[in-house]
Amino acid sequence: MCKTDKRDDILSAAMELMAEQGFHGAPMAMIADKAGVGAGTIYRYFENRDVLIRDVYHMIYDEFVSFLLNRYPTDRPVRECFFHIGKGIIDYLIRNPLKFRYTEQFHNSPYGLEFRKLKLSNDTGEFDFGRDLYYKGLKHQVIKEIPLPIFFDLAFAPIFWAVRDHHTGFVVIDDALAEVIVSSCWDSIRI
Amino acid sequence: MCKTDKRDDILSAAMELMAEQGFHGAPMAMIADKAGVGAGTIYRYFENRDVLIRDVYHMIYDEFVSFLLNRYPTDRPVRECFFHIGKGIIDYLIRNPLKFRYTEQFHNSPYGLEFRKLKLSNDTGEFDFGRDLYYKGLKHQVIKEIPLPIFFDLAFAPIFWAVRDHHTGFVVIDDALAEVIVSSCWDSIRI
DNA sequence: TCATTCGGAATGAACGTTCATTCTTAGTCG
DNA sequence: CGACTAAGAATGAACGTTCATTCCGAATGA
Repeated sequence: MCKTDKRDDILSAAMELMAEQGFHGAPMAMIADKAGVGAGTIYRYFENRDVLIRDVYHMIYDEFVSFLLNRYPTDRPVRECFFHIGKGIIDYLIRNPLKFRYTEQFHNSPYGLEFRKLKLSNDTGEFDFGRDLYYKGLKHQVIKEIPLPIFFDLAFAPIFWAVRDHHTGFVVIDDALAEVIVSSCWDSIRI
Repeated sequence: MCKTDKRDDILSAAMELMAEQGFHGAPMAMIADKAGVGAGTIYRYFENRDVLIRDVYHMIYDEFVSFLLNRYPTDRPVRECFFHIGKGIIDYLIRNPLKFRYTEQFHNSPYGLEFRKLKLSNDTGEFDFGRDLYYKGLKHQVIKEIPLPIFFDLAFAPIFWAVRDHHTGFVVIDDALAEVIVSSCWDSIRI
């Protein structure tokens, strides 16, 4: 068993336990148990609990973003790009309940705030579909003239809330309903 | 000093500390300190920590709902009712940052899930503006035919996210922007 | 044999809750 | 009115538990 194996086992165990039980229902000893390693071993791969929590998030985040960007129709109309992303989010998060729950936990915690601040001031030049949609939409005059964060809220907040409702059993989101949801979000941002 | 005074002091102290530091940054001893009472005293008014947390929420919730329902224009068109609520939410939550932060914490915790489940199965006959808007909107054919939870998500999720952005400093919501936000939410639910 | 990695008992700090004790208040009696 | 008493409210030190982190002996492999 090589180094990466154990690291991944720990990341997965942490993700599952924290998604199911919340950050505070997943002590290090339990994570170690589930990962099949000793408690001390975790500290060979992660400096401390905070680092572990952030690393789990980054693992999920990177995979999520790369899924959304797969076949992203950059050259097509903004509306089409938006539908690609919107339906992608629903599709991915419905098929990955644990990852959804984990990111929800994360976003609503001090870690999440820190992460959001970093993203909004992001000038790393890294591609960001939120910005892409916003600036293209403005340029072609197909979306309302509103601040970027508000654009983001209108476009995506209902989608995330809807996925949460799906996972708590309040609604069942099938393809048809997903289409309606994304389309309604589009209605709120389009001119 | 009468009984209610101390109880209120404890509720306020708990609300402020938990809003600012999160549930886990506000130990009972610190709450007691801030409230100017002994640690043990808290347990004369609240059975335990969970009860305290829930009671703080109910205090905020009741006040919030009663604010929103004040001058609710029941007999006017659905659109007008929706604007009343939407702008009321923004107004109230922007003027009460601590209460906003507290409710956000609460909703994204096991307590919150429990509360949501209770509300959705709510047949207490108590007036609920969400349901009122939904059924009136459907009856008069001014809103889309979508499930109630999805209606709720489209109508209100962006509003709450926008308020969060305001409080974290990402945007400044003035009256004009509030109008745009509520109006955009309306665009997403109207036929 | 030596270096590296691992496991899990040990450690100590943090925290919710309890409870023996003190304090406050209101009622009673001389 | 003032002294005494009892009820119950308030206190905060102490307790037991939980948990992140450390540490050291065992295991592994070169």
